[in-house]
Amino acid sequence: MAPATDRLNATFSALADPTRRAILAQLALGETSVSKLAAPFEMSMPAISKHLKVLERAGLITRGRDAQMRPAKIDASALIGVDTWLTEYRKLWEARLDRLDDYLQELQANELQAKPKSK
Amino acid sequence: MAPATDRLNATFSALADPTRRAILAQLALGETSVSKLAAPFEMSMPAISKHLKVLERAGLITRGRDAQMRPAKIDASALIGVDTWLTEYRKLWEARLDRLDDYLQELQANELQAKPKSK
DNA sequence: CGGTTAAATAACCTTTCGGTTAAATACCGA
DNA sequence: TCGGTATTTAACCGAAAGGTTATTTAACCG
Repeated sequence: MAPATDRLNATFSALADPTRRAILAQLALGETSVSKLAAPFEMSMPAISKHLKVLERAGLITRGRDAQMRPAKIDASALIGVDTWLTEYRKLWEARLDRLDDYLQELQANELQAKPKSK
Repeated sequence: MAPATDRLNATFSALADPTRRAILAQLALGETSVSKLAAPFEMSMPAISKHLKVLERAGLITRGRDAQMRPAKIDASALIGVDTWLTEYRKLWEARLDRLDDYLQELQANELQAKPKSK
């Protein structure tokens, strides 16, 4: 399978879990230790540890070392692949929204025509 | 769990499978029957049928009816949620790329300084 | 060294996923 | 109404996902 495909598999499946997205959101605010990351969740530390490993394998985070702590740091550049993939489809939904816009404008035009004196 | 979160779960996990992304890519070119969609894959029809169901539950496609066929049609608007989610992180990787750009420019500046007469 | 703290690994369990084959359903056309 | 075509549903299977608790590893500190 093409390498870009593998990367997308890993990225999308990493992002499919709400816990992992919440972790990423937290890390977007800055580097943090595993315990701090785990605190908001009703979940054991090993569970968080596994989530971090999934994010790491997807290239979405990197790990550091600070005494006993292994702080995690976001690597948003891994999301560029998702953005690139989306590009193919962006024009499709934009076209769709344009048509919706046309429709709404048409509705409004008819409205004005029906009640030309309405405030 | 917040509804937007559920939707993102469904969308991302639907997109995590390469077969489903390939199906979407095909559907971006136009509405197609299940058999036509299945043709390129070394996979049984029921397998494709299941993938289509996943895509449908994620709101990424809709199904129609044309005689015996149940053509599938892409609904790219379901991807807007992904695009919106990405927005939070886009500034992070853009900042990162900016810094890379700065670094490259600095490299080039040093290069020019070292060999001011080079072609 | 010995105790404490932070995190990862191991072993295990249950549920979901992605596939299969076989049977059922829905529609068409003679 | 019967036979063919397109697709879904049912039942099953193995592997992967996501969680648990118990154990191990790694680093600090007195």
